Amino acid sequence: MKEVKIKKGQIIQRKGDLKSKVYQVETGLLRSYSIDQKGKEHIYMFAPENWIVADTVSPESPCELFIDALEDSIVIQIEKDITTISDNQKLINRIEVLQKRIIMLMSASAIERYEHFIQTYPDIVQRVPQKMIASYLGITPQALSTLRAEIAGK
Amino acid sequence: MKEVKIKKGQIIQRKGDLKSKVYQVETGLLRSYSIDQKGKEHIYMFAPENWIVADTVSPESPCELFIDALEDSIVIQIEKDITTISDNQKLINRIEVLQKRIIMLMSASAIERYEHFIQTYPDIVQRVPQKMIASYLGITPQALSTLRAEIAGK
DNA sequence: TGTATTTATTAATCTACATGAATGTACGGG
DNA sequence: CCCGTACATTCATGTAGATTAATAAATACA
Repeated sequence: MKEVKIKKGQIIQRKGDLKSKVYQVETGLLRSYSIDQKGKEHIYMFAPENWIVADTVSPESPCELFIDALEDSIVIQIEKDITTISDNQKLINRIEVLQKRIIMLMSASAIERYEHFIQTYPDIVQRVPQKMIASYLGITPQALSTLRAEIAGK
Repeated sequence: MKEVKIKKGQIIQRKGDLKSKVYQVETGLLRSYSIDQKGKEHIYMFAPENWIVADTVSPESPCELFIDALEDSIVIQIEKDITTISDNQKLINRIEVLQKRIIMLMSASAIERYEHFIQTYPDIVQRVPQKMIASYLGITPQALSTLRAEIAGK
């Protein structure tokens, strides 16, 4: 459990790594993402101040996600095996976010997902390039650009 | 914390209900699902024996999901506010499942998601109608039918 | 400060999957 | 045992969003 500085662009976890850790973001902005067979990135989650980033896989199995910094950041690094993840209110909050995300992915159009995103994370919209928002929403940057033009021109 | 019998088809929680509970499935099979603006159902999760079904929204806010029984079932009903949800290993397992589900929804085709589903939940495939699997995968029953024909005929 | 590289926009085409409709099949209750 | 309803399949058509490509704009950085 120690504080670590991470430079923008620096990757702190890769798919396949063992003993992945939990990171509590103090300042800055991280993201976790997967890369599919075609080499395409899919952002799983943004983690600004006070969020936690972690790859939740069973301990000792290789991790699924990459994690890197979108801004210079300071994080607290927590070992997973120690049951420091004992704050189950945080876990429940996390589950709530994921539940909402799954429902949105299954039942909402790209426009609806975008509008939900800017309402839910208004600050993040300002801080990351559009292509990353597209990646989070599960669409291409081109589709996001077009969709934004539609919203603006109505 | 008491045992409850639920008949097939019986709805035990509706969207908008307050004080939703946590259900531990003893025998049988439940599902949780959302209904979108167009009235379309989207299955969020199946819950066979030993699984937990719950709508994880912050306590006292109205819930998002419907829960009903796909088979006659026996469940243990747990009040949420009591911090009986203290088993955080279960919460972490749940997060793991959700993480995988999000990544699949974002990066895999319908065929890939179906193949992943039958590998991961081989027993559930036998126990529910296809249209429910389609709903879980985020596709229509017609699309699932076509896709199965493709897989069979190759 | 100028040049290179990433990012955003726009448009044309393509494709996975949705929608709607018709037909067949299985199931469950009287 | 029969009938009605739910479920599965197939096909024709529609559409959201992907892909490719070309250009413009913003950013980094030497």
